[in-house]
Amino acid sequence: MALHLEQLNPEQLAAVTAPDEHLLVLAGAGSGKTRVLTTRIAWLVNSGRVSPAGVLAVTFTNKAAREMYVRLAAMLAFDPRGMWIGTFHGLANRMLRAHHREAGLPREFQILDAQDQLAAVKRVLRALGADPERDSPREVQAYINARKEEGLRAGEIAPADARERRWIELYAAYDEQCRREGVADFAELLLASYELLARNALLREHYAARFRHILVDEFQDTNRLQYRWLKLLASGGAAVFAVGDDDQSIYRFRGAHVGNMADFEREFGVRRLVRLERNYRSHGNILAAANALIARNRHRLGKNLWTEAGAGEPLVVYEAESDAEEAAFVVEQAQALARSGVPLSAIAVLYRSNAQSRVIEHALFTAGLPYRVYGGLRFFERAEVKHALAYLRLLAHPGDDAAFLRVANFPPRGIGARTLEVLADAARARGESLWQAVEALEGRARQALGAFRDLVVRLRAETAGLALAEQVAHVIAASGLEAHYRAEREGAERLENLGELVNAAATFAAEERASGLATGAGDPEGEALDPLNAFLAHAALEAGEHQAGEGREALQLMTVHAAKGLEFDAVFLAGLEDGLFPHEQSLAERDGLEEERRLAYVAITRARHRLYLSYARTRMLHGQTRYALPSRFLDEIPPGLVRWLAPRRPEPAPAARAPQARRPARAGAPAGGFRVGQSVVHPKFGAGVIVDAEGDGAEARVQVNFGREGVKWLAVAVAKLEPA
DNA sequence: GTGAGGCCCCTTTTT
DNA sequence: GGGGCCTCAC
Repeated sequence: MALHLEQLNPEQLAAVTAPDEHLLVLAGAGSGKTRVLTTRIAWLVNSGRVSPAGVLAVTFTNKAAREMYVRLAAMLAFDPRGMWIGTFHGLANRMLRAHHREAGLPREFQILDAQDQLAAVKRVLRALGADPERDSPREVQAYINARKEEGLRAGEIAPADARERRWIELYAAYDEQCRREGVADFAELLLASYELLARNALLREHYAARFRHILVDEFQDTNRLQYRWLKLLASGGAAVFAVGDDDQSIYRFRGAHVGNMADFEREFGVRRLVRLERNYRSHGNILAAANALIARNRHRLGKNLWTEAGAGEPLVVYEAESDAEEAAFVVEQAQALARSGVPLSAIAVLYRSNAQSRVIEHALFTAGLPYRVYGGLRFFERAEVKHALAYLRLLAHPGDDAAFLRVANFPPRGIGARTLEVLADAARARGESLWQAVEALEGRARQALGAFRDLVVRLRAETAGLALAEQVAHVIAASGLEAHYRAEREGAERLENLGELVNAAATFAAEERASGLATGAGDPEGEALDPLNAFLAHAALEAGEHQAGEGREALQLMTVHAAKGLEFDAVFLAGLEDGLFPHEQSLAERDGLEEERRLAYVAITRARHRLYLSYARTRMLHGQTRYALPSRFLDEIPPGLVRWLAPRRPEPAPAARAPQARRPARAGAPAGGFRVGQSVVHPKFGAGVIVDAEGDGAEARVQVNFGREGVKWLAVAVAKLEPA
């Protein structure tokens, strides 16, 4: 089959045909990383260096895994099914299903997504009588996940203070609850899989002997546990091929540990390092801007992208008066691009935080320009879908308390919070699941809960033997969900989503018949999972996959985080204001600014031909008008690469723009000659913008945002402030 | 037990 | 400004 090695550049070729030893590939943005990864696998297999079963390739997203699979299928003479290709979580899940007994899990253990996990944490807090004011469920959830991602169980942590002592207790109780209910959260998949390998020498040796080549994508995003997991799997002498870009490490807040790259070099004794620095994506000006920006970061492995493409257009910078005007600018320019023949789907609007999309969406909607927002609530996370899944989970495993609680009273059937509390107490006292504990109750509670249980039993009987999609459809109808949403005034969309869930089940079943991947049918290890349980696992692991309107011709809106790995002909990067991007909360963190800069680097390198950078002098944030300075990152881009679209305009007349301060100085009475919104210069703090004012005459004080110098209150009579 | 209004928070979030 | 969550009144 065609690998087209002759089309690779020398560095790519060196990586693809490297000998069987550990290798670190520093792959810059747009340097053909995925191609190298897949060609490497195909080359290894085709040249007989490894059998398909000896390959383990791991990514972070299902999308990346699927793309690798598809590309491999095109390069290989056979179906790549026998290889272990997937996400960390997907592969950990696969291993746990195959060895569930050794891992101490039921074969049909359910996977908790972040929402389910939060609900589970809340139940633990309640059961232990913890005060959610003092220990917020979200914080406890984050704490548990962070510890799991460090590979630590509750018993292995030394508390730093009283608060952590409480959290460790909650962690232990949470894990206990999960084990009792037969469920596993995302981090648990990895940790349990890691522990399985660490403790079970036989299994470890089996897998370590099996995998001869381990390939890891986006290595800079691995956390400590994932690193250790890989290390165990490689303990049998496998060659680890790690591809990453330290400059694109933007998930530290989720536990990603860039240090893994350096650790890998050291601990694995890596002798070869390949740098992919030739960029095939962007025009020269865009790359030069990206290079100049990222060069300001101190902790780098070092890399400079270059291209043979021309310089292209200069970057366009636009200063908008307000967020609304910035949105209007984006719409206008996007329309112009569309007229000149750029497909809408090749244009992206990127922003730092999700809240920024609203004003842009509003402008796009008004202009009648089709757009699509990525992120937000994903298909399998929608309430109605989760309700339907909860019924299905109860069919598969009645001991699933989380599912029980979610739908016992949905649609409403007279089982209130009080009743469920009584049931929970009974279950705890008897050491049983909620389902079992119904027996222990009496009177009205017993009757209502009994009726619910009968419903589930009936559903199970009625769906036995049906095809997966029919099972799903029947449960939606007979559970009362359908009737409930039909009666609801705004239930139409929810009904549509439930219909879509049936489609998703049908699609899943069809793909599963073809590949046998999710049920493990194609795998010699372990027993196969039934279609319903496989579908439930799929729903948890690939929550975002099922998005409506995927390939539609529409402008693409997303956060910079969500854009990683993607590319567009034209990119708008909106909201380049100090405090927003870089985000003010990042500045307090150690090396927070560097991570923000990497984020900006990721944003810039998404663009192929055109890049528009914009910021707004005023922005509605949390219901208040905020005044901001341009992002410091704009200053870090060499001026020669940039064209200011509407040159920084002179101060508009005050009347034209009467900005609303939180506590406006008395109307028409500027504080000591200064106005809110005005640009000023201070001899020590430099340029700033007045964001608030109070008093007048000799008492007048103004609050000035000096960007990186901070926000300060100054007495006008004393401070040497001058209009900019 | 259920639904409506008030209160609080508010970066990013591949799985 | 707005969504999720909780409390309070029926």
